[in-house]
Amino acid sequence: MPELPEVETVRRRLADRVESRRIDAVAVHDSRWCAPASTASIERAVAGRLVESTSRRGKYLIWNLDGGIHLVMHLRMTGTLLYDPEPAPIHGRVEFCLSDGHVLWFSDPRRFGTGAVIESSRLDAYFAERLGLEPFDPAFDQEHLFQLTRRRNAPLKSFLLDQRRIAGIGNIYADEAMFRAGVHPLKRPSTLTRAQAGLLRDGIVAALAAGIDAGGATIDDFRDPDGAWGAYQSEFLVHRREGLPCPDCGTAIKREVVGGRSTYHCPQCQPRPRVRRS
DNA sequence: CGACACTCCTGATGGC
DNA sequence: TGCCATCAGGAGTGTC
Repeated sequence: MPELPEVETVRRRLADRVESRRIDAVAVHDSRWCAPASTASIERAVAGRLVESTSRRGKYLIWNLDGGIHLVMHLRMTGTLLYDPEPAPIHGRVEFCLSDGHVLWFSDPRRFGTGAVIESSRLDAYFAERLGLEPFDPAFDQEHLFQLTRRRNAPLKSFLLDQRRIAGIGNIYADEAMFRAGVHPLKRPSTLTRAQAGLLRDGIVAALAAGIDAGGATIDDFRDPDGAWGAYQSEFLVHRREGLPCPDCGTAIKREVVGGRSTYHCPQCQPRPRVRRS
């Protein structure tokens, strides 16, 4: 499942291959991809544009096109961007023909992935209503996270997955960050001390940075634009490691469902909160 | 506003 | 071997 490190990996591996190219043609083969906008309106808006640069915000991948418009894509669960795939992908949803003759496919078996054309004047507002601070923003510090957690009483795991508070964390990196910080997924955010908020901030940044360094994590679907797997799944400390020894203390990692999401933690290193007020 | 249930979707998985 | 029910989960929407 692409999270911030996976989306950043896609962006980096694609940047040199799409920047300064023109999108000669685009064909949206699945109307869900851009709904409620029509496929025709997307094709009309994007075709003929130059990709001036690429960027990322949270888990959104952005192509900044000439004429002041932005193609904002989200891979969701199973989306991939594939460069010159052979043969054409079974689940190809969108096809981009670049001016240098190469072809890029947005492939997505589960069809959760999306794309939208946003004008420059609306871009900041588009993200502002969906996303909190970038974890690598210098402003994302101990105090910022501490303040975010005040009066938040849903499980910490759910808090970390809320993109409007912090952008880019998904199921994998939430578990990894909480382990690094030594805090339990069921802990109420409002009960974090300033020191714990600092540890959690550091854990988030370290886990995401390690994920980017490894080229992302492949659990079942994630591929980079060349179809290659990420490597970070082999470096998970707790995620998807039920029953395996904690890397710090050897205690068996536990899995439980929190907020409807599979959640992994070390029962020794991440002490369970005393009581959960209802 | 916060918290949470529900929805989308389909390949993979497990039971019989 | 085959069929069917269940599961996974990011983000948007709706409800209380």
